[in-house]
Amino acid sequence: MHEYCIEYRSKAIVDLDITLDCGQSFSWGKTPEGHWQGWIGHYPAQALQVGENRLILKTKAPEAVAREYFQTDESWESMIAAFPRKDKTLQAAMRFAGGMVLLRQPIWETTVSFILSAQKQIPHIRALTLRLRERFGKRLAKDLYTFPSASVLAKASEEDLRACGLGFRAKSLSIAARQVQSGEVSLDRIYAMDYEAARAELQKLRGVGPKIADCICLFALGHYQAFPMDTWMIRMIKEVYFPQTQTLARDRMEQFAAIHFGKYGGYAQQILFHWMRKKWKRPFKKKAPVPSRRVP
DNA sequence: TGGCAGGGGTTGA
DNA sequence: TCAACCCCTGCC
Repeated sequence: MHEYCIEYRSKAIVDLDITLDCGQSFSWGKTPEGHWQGWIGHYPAQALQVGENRLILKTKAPEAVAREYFQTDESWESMIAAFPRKDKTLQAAMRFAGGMVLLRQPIWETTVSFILSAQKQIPHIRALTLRLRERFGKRLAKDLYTFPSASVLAKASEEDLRACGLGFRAKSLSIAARQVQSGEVSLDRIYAMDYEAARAELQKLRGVGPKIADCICLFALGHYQAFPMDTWMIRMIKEVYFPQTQTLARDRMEQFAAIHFGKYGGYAQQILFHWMRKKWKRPFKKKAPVPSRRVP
């Protein structure tokens, strides 16, 4: 296990807590001692922030791998400079979560995690990925299991996956794993694609629609223009940017986000998302009660 | 304490 | 466009 320090080149103030807790990754948790424990690819790691923009890592991951994962050489300041200047909502979010950076995570782990994220909250997604590791990963040490590969998950039965508490997501994950394992969808090839092509290719996977494809583009491939249009963003765009508009089509919102937030819109999206989750606990008008869909 | 609503979405009709 | 999918959490 090595211990070394890495420093962000183009960001004066980084916030590791926000970076690892904002919902882009589900493989990190904070220990009672206050350091982060998680994974840099298939290397277990501990991370602790020191000063304003340095991290101390304890891990077997080579330094170059860790720098790539934490994106220490990315031009964060110039991305922020390209954000819309007059957007007061984004400015408020920046004051709260501007220390966030985006990680560059392994594509398969990211794909699986976000297939599991449908209709789930962050702590629950964490619990599900942990169960997948424990059930299908390789045991490195006590309580340390690698993330299971596509070929391992492709061999698992849907029932086995369901037993991990995946619910209806088990079928999606089972099919998606087989699509990757068989080469029907090649994740390696997606690395070489531009944003539009990668987004389209990812949506060939079962359980991956436009939102999850954008998450994978943003958190695994570094396509910063990918703007995951989740329910929080839909509500925010309607309330903040189109308060007078009664009905707003999804296409129109995507168009607006692409133009307004620009080529680093995905970075802005994640900052807005985290700010909304933490600060706008009940920000929206309560929906009118709807009759339960459950059959008695 | 128990019941119910709702959750970072996708699919298929 | 909308119901269905599974299960957990938070609220009343």
